Amino acid sequence: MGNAPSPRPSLLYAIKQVELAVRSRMDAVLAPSGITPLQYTALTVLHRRDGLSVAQLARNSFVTAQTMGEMITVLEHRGLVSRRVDPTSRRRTLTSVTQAGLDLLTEYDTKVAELEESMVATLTPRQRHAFATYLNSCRVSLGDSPAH
Amino acid sequence: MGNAPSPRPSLLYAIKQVELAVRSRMDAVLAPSGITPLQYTALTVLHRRDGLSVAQLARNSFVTAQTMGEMITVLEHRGLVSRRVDPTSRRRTLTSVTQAGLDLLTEYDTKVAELEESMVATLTPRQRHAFATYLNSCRVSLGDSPAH
DNA sequence: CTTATTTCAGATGAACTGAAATGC
DNA sequence: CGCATTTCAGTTTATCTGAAATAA
Repeated sequence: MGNAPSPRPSLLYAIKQVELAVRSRMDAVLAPSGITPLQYTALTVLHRRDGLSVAQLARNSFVTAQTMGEMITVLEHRGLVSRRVDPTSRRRTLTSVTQAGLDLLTEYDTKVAELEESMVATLTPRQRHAFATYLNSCRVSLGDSPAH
Repeated sequence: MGNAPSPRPSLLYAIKQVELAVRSRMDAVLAPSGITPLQYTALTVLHRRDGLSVAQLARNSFVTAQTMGEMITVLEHRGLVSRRVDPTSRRRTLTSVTQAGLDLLTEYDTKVAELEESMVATLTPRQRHAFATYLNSCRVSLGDSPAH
């Protein structure tokens, strides 16, 4: 100790910077749809894993169940998701993407894919694959599955 | 059209998930210091690039000058940064990390480095280097130009 | 009884927009 | 005059904590 902090163009900082830039671009891409990047993400998660409960979605996104509940209510009022009682546990409500929600995802999927493409434009397919692998191993190492 | 959106374990989503996990861990690491991850980042940026103005810092972090101004005021009141008038342009004020701020950075640098280490624990040195390179090329391709 | 899920209510903080003052 | 920077003021929005109801 006594050492000055290391110069930090650190990986943590780099990740934050990329995420900030991505969010900024996503805001612009999604602006015409009237939903936020966070809501869009919730929709895509529901599309991949149909029938999640609000509590499960909340844990996936590092927010409280109350916060996610509000977000889902907004999406429900816009007709993008629907909810039904879980037959196996009548306390929880299962959420699904509606046809309108699917239409929205279909409409914006291309634009979001283009954004992703522009982000990794200078990387080869092999590098892109390695990049995805690294990101995933970071997620796992950081102890995925938040809040239990 | 008519196509359902592609299944999206996308790079954009992976980046967001890693960033969420990092922020959650950073909150825990920095809690005893009383400063937020965002404030800590501002400190590290100032340490690397001494004498930036509030407006420059704001552009670096994708926030408005007003927002960054408030954050710097908080850090100043805690004695972690100091400000002085730019001799070449008496309108702007240059910000520097104080000795107390440097002490704080020194104290937490180790803990933050350990967090980063745990994140990439499963990657080889070569892979870590490639990872950093990919992140940087993403940042460049997304066309941010943090702080001039 | 304990735990999980959902929801209502209120509090808080972090960001924004608008506007003004200052300097180049 | 136009533009950048800083700061004051007010507002909005997203999140939280706390508490209650319901169900397993």
